Amino acid sequence: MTKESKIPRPTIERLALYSRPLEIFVKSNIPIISSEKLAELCGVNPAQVRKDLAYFGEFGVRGVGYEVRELLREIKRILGTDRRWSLCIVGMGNLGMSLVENDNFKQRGYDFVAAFDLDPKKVGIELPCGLTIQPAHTIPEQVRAVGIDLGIITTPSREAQRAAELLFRANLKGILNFSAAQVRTPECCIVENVDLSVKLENLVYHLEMLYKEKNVTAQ
Amino acid sequence: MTKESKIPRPTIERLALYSRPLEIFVKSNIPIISSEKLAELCGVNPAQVRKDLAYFGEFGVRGVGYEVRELLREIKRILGTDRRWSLCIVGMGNLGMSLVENDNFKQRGYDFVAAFDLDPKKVGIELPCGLTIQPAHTIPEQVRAVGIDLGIITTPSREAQRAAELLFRANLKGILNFSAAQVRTPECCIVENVDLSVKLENLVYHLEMLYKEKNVTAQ
DNA sequence: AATATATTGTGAAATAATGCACATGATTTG
DNA sequence: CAAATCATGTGCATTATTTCACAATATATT
Repeated sequence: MTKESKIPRPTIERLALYSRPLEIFVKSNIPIISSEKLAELCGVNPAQVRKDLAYFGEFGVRGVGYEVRELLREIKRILGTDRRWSLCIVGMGNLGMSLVENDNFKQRGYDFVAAFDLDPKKVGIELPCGLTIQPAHTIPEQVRAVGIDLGIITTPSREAQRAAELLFRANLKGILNFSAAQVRTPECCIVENVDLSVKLENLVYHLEMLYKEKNVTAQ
Repeated sequence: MTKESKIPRPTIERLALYSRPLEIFVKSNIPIISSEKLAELCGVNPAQVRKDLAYFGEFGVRGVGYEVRELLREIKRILGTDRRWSLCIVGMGNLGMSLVENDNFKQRGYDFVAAFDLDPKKVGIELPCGLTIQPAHTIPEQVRAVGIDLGIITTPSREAQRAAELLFRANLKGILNFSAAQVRTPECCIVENVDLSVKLENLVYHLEMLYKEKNVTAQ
């Protein structure tokens, strides 16, 4: 068991968050940042920033702050984003298409190297990015042939499980699942779910709360 | 202060999660579900399910379980998704386009009623869904004219703050932000961030951990 | 060179969230 | 109709996460 296995999950999410302003500061040639400033920019508590970073080492200098370039480099090393990752995507509907074409991913080190669909009608379509949609059953051979690290599922919910099975049978260990379905995988497989409707539903709940509070206050 | 203000944030997220299998069960005419079954389908602990629901009332029957239809109705009422919500979106790049065309949202009660862009070149383009891209500076008048509940930001990061300002100046209280930038808003405004790269970075971190553990084990 | 000021790293307290385990009440069985 | 079974609701112990508050250390000032 590594020491790092007891690092809070939220800490990892925030590390990625911290890297965003740091990237901007690097571009702007600002050499030093304090936990207070970084915290403010990310909307968290300064002690939180320091503690998050301290899990992995002493990156700051007391009385001074953190060296921006160095801190960004360390965070990338910690997250594993100091190298490029190859992605494939299953389900070439609107969302899938937009992700493949989105160059934010490329900028951050993620390269789409294959696109799949379960629907034979979609197979063969050439995408603006240069990839051609492949039949999903060829995932295993493609993964071996091109070398793929991560799979993204953007199929309709009812096909998500099938897509997931194709991915983990091809020995992929990381899946980003955009469908509303929970996929079942062997536990060696890491699945991160992003259900966009869930996000909206959260937003709506908190909005309703806000309105209720207001009414109560107003009376 | 309402009683509901001390409900754990994770509980709200899980409520949305629970509704997914429930919808399927309603369609399949399965009348009753146990916390154990629901928990299994959502990958959580059964006691968690019961506790989450118990914050809002006694929806189950001891020795029996939960009536599926009723439970779904209650969850929708709690979340505020028992009515339709009007959305507008700012930033009609690939991602924006795909969200507007995505009918999952419509199915779940969210209607896109306006699409905006800051770039004059994009203005006037008619979308497959029927909407025409409007200039972002018209957000306030459109919000008043068509009635809009929520705003979605899909601009590049550098324009996200401007988009957010247009939205909250138009008196919108809920924003779903897909850009990598943290937007600053008055605190009456609720912002939900969905940074897709953050999700990938999390996935990558946990994958690296997995590999490290394996190597350690293998040695 | 002493003092003031800034800012990190961290132990300990406070807060939040989870999960166990069992009393409670419904249903089924013999 | 008593006993067995099932599954909820919940008090409480446990675990996880956040925040405070301060010692440690660097820099600026007088």
